[in-house]
Amino acid sequence: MDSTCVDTSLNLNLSPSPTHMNPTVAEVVLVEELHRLSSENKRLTETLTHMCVSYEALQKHLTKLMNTSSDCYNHHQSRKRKAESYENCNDEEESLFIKRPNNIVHHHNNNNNKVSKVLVKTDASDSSLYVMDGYQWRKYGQKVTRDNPSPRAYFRCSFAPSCPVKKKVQRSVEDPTILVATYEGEHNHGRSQTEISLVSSQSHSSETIIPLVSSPSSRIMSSPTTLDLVKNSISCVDIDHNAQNKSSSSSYIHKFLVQEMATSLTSDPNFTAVLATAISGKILEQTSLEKL
DNA sequence: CGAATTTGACCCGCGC
DNA sequence: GCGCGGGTCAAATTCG
Repeated sequence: MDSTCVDTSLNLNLSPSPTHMNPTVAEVVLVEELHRLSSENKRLTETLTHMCVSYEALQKHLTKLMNTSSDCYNHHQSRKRKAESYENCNDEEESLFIKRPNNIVHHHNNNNNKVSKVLVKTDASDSSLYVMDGYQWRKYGQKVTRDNPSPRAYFRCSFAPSCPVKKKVQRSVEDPTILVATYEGEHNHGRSQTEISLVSSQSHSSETIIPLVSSPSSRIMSSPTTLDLVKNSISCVDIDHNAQNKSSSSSYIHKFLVQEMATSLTSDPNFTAVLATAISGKILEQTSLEKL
């Protein structure tokens, strides 16, 4: 991703008109508000740029990891495989991990439900089984399975029963720092904004194989809408069922960012109100000047 | 106090 | 039919 991302500055002409030397109190307040917004936008742009750079670094790290993992894959290939055991075969998980750059694997089970697997690198000290993927989940069970000492957690989408999606999360036998999330079915609703906010709050986790994030305390957190869009775009790309290839993902993210920024800004009532006031103020100013 | 999580009990399919 | 193991239920517990 090119680190120059998006210029979010409003670039409004904030200097007072020379022909309008005695601004009213309301106008002064407006100008101050615009100044404040402008500086906030500048700050957000910097944050966004920083995140873009971090994301780029992560992408490089991922490529490097995948290259080193291919050796591991060759090693495991010689080992005896369990025939037709999709769910419990960690060798297969690893091979799938190599085949898919985004670590997302799709197939269909007997009920024709879409099943996808996502591998998430976590912190070694993080023992939780929570994967922040932009959706809200409710845990309904946990089991220790025969072939893996770490427990498997069962989650249902919070929108159940209207949304039938389930997921299972378990640590990999080979590498306990990797969480294997198995998704069954497809969501019939959009991503939760609050969850996306939470994802953005976890951006310090630089060790993630993919920019999905696990968290020990996956409670929903509110976060300023202004920053939501950054991580939203990243997580969307990684979960995207169209499985974008690596070369096109950069421009895809870029486009998505612009789109999300526009959506985020326009959905913020404060922003639209201030913008409307600013525009109407400018129009009024223009008409008053014309009258003079 | 309501919502979410935990965890032991239960169900069910599969292999023997 | 029986036992095993994965998946689900639901009462108890925890948390905000």
